[in-house]
Amino acid sequence: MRDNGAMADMTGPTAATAMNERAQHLLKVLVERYIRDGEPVGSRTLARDAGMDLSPASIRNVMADLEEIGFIASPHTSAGRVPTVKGYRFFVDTLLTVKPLAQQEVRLIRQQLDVEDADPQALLASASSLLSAVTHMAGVVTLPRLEHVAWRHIEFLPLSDNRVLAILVINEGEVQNRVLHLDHRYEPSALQQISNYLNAHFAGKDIQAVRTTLLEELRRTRESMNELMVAAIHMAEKAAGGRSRDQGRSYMMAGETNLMEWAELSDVEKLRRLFEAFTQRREILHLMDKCIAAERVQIFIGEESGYRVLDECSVVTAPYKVGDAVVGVLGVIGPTRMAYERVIPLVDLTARLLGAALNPRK
Amino acid sequence: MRDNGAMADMTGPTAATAMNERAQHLLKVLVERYIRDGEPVGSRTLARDAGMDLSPASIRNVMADLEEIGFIASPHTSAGRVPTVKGYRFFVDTLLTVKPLAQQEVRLIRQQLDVEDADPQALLASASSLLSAVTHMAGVVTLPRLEHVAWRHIEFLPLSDNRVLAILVINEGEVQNRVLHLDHRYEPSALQQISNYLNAHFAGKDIQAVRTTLLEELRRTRESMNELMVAAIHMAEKAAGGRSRDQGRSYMMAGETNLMEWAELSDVEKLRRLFEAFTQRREILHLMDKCIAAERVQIFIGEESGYRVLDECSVVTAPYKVGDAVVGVLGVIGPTRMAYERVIPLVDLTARLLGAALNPRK
DNA sequence: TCTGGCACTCGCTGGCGCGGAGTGCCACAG
DNA sequence: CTGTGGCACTCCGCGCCAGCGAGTGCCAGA
Repeated sequence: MRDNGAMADMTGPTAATAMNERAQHLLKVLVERYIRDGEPVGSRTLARDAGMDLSPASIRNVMADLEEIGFIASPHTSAGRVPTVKGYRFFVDTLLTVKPLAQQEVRLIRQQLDVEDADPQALLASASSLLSAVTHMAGVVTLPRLEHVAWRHIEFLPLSDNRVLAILVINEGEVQNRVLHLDHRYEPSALQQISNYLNAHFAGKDIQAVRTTLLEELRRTRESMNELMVAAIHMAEKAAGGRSRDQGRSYMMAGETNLMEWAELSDVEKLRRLFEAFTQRREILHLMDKCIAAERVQIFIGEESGYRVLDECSVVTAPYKVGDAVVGVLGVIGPTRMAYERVIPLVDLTARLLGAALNPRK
Repeated sequence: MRDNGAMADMTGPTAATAMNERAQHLLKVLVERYIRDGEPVGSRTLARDAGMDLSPASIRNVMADLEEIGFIASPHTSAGRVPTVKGYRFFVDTLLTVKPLAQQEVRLIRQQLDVEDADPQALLASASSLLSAVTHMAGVVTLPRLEHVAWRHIEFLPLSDNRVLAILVINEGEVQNRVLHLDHRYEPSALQQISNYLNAHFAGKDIQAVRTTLLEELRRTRESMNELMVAAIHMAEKAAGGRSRDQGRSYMMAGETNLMEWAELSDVEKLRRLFEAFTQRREILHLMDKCIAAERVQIFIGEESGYRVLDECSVVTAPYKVGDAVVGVLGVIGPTRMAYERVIPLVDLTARLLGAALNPRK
């Protein structure tokens, strides 16, 4: 039916002309079928599955159109059709019927994330392993970013010899600590004095401000007690640098090994590059960071992500909020042939429940 | 020359009868060659490499003996020979000539581990990635175990609402912290009072003892201030459970992806099981724990480890000491075909330097 | 005791033919 | 004009076979 018909349009089918009701339905069935079995879908199979009482020959005509506009492709001449990235995209954007999650899954997720009093680390770990367990793919959760990094409290604890343990509390109960090796021994009272001074002056202040003030102070008073101040500055720097700007943020991942069980990723060299990227973190992190601006679920199919290692993968993400502020992103990484209609609601729900669980006000 | 010779011994060659000077040398050359190239070694190649002016035919006789006593095997009839586990074992135990490390490598390792003032976590991470980088295999370092888990200091810091941050210091500068949600608001002075009390009574005590004393105390006084005490007990439990008994110890691993580049591990299913074991941790940890009793370098070749997933791998470990006490184990995991003569001194040196770097007395 | 020679085994490669799945196109019917 | 049955064609995967190369075991002779 290509262009031997009476149609005046000589340019061949375009998405607009070709994607009538029937073509859409067939594309949908084809994608669903391929996602289920992982094998190229032929016209006979499709005719049976589509349930619209058409012969394989008719189906073939439609398939030829779908191929021409780039929604499906055949690995070789006699091998049925497979969705392309464009095809998946159309499927996800306009054909997808999102299935609600199974009761049992919802219960499982609630149970794991609705924990009273859980510590954030454990929650993030739970979330990522949940995502991986339910989808049989890899789950990933970025560490939440903190908007305001505020100085709260510092404490010096004498250890043996000239060593002192410095404990710096920032924000709502985050703790940094470090053992300092000092030039000489300080009396406990001296340590107390210094921490009193620091706490009195800086409690509640932004940690960057604290840092500059301390440097200023140091320049002015010289010599006196500077060692501990220097240490305080270092810790402040570490705390600020490590947390506030997106520098050095990281993520937790679970279920990477699941990916080895998907036939389409069974090439060792590709797997190596993928896992390399997982441990390198940089690229994955960049991708996740892009999603922090999004409102809801976001999907990258194959090359859409822009990272070569993910060319054969899809990534489904959702930002999670504490209160009203988006603080992190979680998601699932798997082969492009993934059950989007199940993954999307899962990622969505997990993000919402994780956000709720992280909310400190209870 | 099997048993058609003039030898009266009808039982065929045994390790004792067959392993004369020549056979040993040939085995050595064969193993070295196979480790280098990864391909079965034939009699012609071996004759050339051995440098002992023997014809391939003679070599073949010796090889037949070596095969009969189980030191080498052929993958199939016409494919040269490959060392068996037994062969590697003999090679490692009695034939190995350990090469000293290259100057450059030693310098690299020193540079990474001889850091003033580094924090232990970072040192362990350095050590494992060093091991993996130098060997192109996976490096692993167990977290050091602490002999005495002693209560040092507790501090309660009021946060907003009814929340209190509890900070517990154990040993030499290790910090545990937790946010507590309490029934009602405590005055800072009350918090101070409680921490004073706890610190005065328990500083320096073993944390298990603290726990039982606290439980006792709690039963006696009832009701009064029990909330914070309960929290203190919980933290003590967590600190003790997590550290003292080998329960829950863990390890750091680096360079797992290197293993994907070895041809002998290029089966995806095997890789999956291996990586599964790495994330599961249990089996690897058991194996490492066995080595804590050893004095120096220990080697498990193939099935020797006793864990099925490691059947095609060798593990080279060494315990590391802080002061005189062994506190952990580090090592390298790779294919049985690894360059033992380089790995062994590397693991040995790394263990010694890591121990030195972790030593708190400087 | 060593060695050259020889027959043999076995995996690997490439060519060939076949069957099956699936396609594109065409002519014909409603 | 649309849908359908038919048909030739393409291409993959498989089994088969032959040729080769590498390596072996064994034997007879120095």
